[in-house]
Amino acid sequence: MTNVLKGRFRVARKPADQSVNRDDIILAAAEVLRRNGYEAATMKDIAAAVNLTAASLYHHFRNKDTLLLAVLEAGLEAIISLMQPITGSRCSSADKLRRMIRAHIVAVTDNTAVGAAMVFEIRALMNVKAPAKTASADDRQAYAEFRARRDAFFARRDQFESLFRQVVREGIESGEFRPVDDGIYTRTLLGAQNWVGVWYRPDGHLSGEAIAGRMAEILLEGIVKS
Amino acid sequence: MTNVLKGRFRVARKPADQSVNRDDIILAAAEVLRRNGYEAATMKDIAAAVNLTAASLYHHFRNKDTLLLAVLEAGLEAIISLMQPITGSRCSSADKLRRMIRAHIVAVTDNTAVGAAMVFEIRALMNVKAPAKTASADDRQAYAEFRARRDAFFARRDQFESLFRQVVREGIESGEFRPVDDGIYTRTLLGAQNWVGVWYRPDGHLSGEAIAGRMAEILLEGIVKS
Amino acid sequence: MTNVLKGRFRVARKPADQSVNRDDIILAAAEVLRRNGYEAATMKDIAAAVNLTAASLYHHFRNKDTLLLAVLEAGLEAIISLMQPITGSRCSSADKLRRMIRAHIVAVTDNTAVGAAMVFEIRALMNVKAPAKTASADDRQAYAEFRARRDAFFARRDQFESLFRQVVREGIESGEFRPVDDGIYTRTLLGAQNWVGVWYRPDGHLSGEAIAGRMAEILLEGIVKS
Amino acid sequence: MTNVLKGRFRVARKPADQSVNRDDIILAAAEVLRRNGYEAATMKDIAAAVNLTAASLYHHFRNKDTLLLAVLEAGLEAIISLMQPITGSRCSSADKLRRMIRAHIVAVTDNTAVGAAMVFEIRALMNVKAPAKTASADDRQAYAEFRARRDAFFARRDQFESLFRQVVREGIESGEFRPVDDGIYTRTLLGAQNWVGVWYRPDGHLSGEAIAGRMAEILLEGIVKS
DNA sequence: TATGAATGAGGGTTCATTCAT
DNA sequence: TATGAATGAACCCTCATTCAT
Repeated sequence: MTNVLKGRFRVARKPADQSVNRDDIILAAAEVLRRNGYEAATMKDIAAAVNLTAASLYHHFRNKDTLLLAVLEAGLEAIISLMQPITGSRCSSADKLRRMIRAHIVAVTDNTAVGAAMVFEIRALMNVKAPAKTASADDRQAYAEFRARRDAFFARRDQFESLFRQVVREGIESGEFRPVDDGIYTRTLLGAQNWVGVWYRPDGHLSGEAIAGRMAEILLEGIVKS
Repeated sequence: MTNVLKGRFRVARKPADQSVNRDDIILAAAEVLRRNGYEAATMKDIAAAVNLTAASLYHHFRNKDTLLLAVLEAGLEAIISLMQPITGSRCSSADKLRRMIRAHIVAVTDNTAVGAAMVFEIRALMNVKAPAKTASADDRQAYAEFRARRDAFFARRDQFESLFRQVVREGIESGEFRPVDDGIYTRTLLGAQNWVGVWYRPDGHLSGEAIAGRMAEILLEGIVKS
Repeated sequence: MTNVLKGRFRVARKPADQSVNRDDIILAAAEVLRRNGYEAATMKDIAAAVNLTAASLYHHFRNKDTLLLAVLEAGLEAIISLMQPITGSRCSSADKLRRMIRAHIVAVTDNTAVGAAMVFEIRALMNVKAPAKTASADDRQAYAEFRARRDAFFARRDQFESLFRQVVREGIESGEFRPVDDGIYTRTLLGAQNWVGVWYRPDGHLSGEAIAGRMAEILLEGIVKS
Repeated sequence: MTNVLKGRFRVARKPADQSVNRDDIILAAAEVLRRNGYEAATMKDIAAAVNLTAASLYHHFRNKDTLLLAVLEAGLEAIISLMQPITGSRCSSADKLRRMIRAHIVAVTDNTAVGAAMVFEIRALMNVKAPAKTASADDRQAYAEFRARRDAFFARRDQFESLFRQVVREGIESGEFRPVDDGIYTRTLLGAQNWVGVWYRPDGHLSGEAIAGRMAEILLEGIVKS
């Protein structure tokens, strides 16, 4: 699994004269996806973003679908890896939740491209079509692999969302939180946090950290006993 | 302005033998957009959803872009029209806000297609390409109209979001609400509410009303003084 | 500037197994244009004439308009290059004019396709509209270039016609020719010469050279003092 | 046979409030054809020129091909009718020819639309395709009629050209003209005359009459014994 | 690895034509 | 006669993908 995006998946733009690798392409693709969306983004666009031709991309990724999956996988793993130290720590549920919310939001504001992809391109990933029955055995094999990876991705995404839900449940059980509907509450969190990627502008008057702090406070207020 | 979608824009599927009109197409298009996204949705798909051929769509809408705009306009106006009786009423800020949140969420769960379009297809609308300066006078005229309508749409959307923000501000000023960052709080609301359109399933175990109630409670808790 | 068509732009059909280039396409396109006219000619037709698919043409020409322009440019340059040695020579105006007329007519009969294009497709070139949507700054740039090239083409065509008119004027001034209206006379020439491309059949009983000789004689008789 | 175009086929624009008839459409169509060419001209364009919708044209003409044929027929008959009084008169071959040339040129400058159609749209007429084998018997019947009319048109056009050729031959036989190649000379005439329709501008500094006079003089000088 | 050339598969759009009103 | 709505057939063009170099 690639690890370009670890540490809040911060982007380090490559100098143009170096040879590109998988991770460069993933980052560039995320940016193109953010601007145009998966369907409107062309392989040529993505290739141009790393000074390649479209044909060259196929040395790194089997096809466009796989590249999309790679972008999403990288993004998801990066966020999950930010969560693990928090969920594994020993502190109050409120503290855990606050840190998770902040981590998520900061990750999104740090790399809006990947954040947006995680929100907007999931549908494209779901809609990837099976190859025609007349396709080569090779293609069908590749699609089987793709599906397996995609299923794994969705499972992993559910795990990610469960991380929040677990903490919420724990807090409720321990009496630290009010007994809200944990499913609804978790989705409230995720919606608010994902949405940041839609409206956040790097040149806005609030930093990602500032936004994260304020939003975490608001969201926690909705559940923490006063 | 079309008014198909008034009253929580509930969909009434047309019998196949009746002649279709603009509004039928808009509703069908919204559904296709929800499934595939604007770029992946084809005119043929949309046409098939109202038992027409792609060519026939062009009797009702000048092109695909205009159809997208029409879908979004209809959706936005429908939601706004739900808000107006609430914002105009005389009750506490908390009551107003609660009713607005609920109305929005119920609108989204009532017509997930339009709700999703409002979230996911805004980017497609922004990315619509301009015709060349030297295109036929007719084309230029049409595009000028499109742009004007698009600008109006975005202005109207900002107005919609302001409705929430206004209530939040009023509540803070009157001391009814805690003094949170009203911009952040409003976006928290909108994110959570919009997100409902992404995860809500009509066959889930919670009705739209139930979701609306629980989520409104959570979100209000984040701001109302206890 | 391409030079396929130099020397009376004679056509040499390419063997099917060689890779095609720009010039092959231009010649094939001219032939298709002669048969069908620009509007009726399809990219598929043109592509088939060089054993390609329509899509492949787009590796060589940005679009159909540009291909048309390339055909006309090549044809015009070929004829002009035939004129230059004549206009630059030192002989009587009558001799010059006779040689120019003959050269033009022989060029037309040698390659009726290009000759016909120069007569019939000018209107299509004038009517080229900007693409309805300029997808990018790139597209607008491309169209600007097209327009510049088209303008240059028309200027060059006017130059070509002026070559005849100059000789006519010189002959009149020197007293070698009768004092006719030089504009009308020049257009009489050009009309008669261009028209050859319309009625000439390679399998007719007169060769291009024979036609050229007779027509030149007739036309000169209309102006040379006896 | 329609006779709208008699007398140099001069156009009389219809006031917009009167009901249109076949002849109005023919004239309007000629104008649209001149601007765009047959393939690029749409039935809608033509209809709009007479304040109709495309569908309405089909009450007057079976299809686009037939309309084209009607335009050309009308134009041809109008010119031929101008020639007959001349060819039937008793005067010298030179006088006859001069009057014919002038009549033709003035006809062209009087109605450039029809003149241009006669030059540029003949190819379109030739290329009209037979209906598919699967077409209705009705369609096949209509096509048979079309073909018969088209053949008659071409025969008639050849007759028209023969009118000139006859006079040329008579003049040569009588010794009034020099013994030039009558085929080449006739085509020289026709080319020069037809070409007028291409370059003539109603707002130019020479009237049609003036052009006709000068060009006739030049062309006659090429054949009349001095 | 990288790419230029080639292509099959569409997609948006136009258009001639039909038909019910 | 006139027309709005509908449609099949094409057409231009794009694009993901392949392959020889």
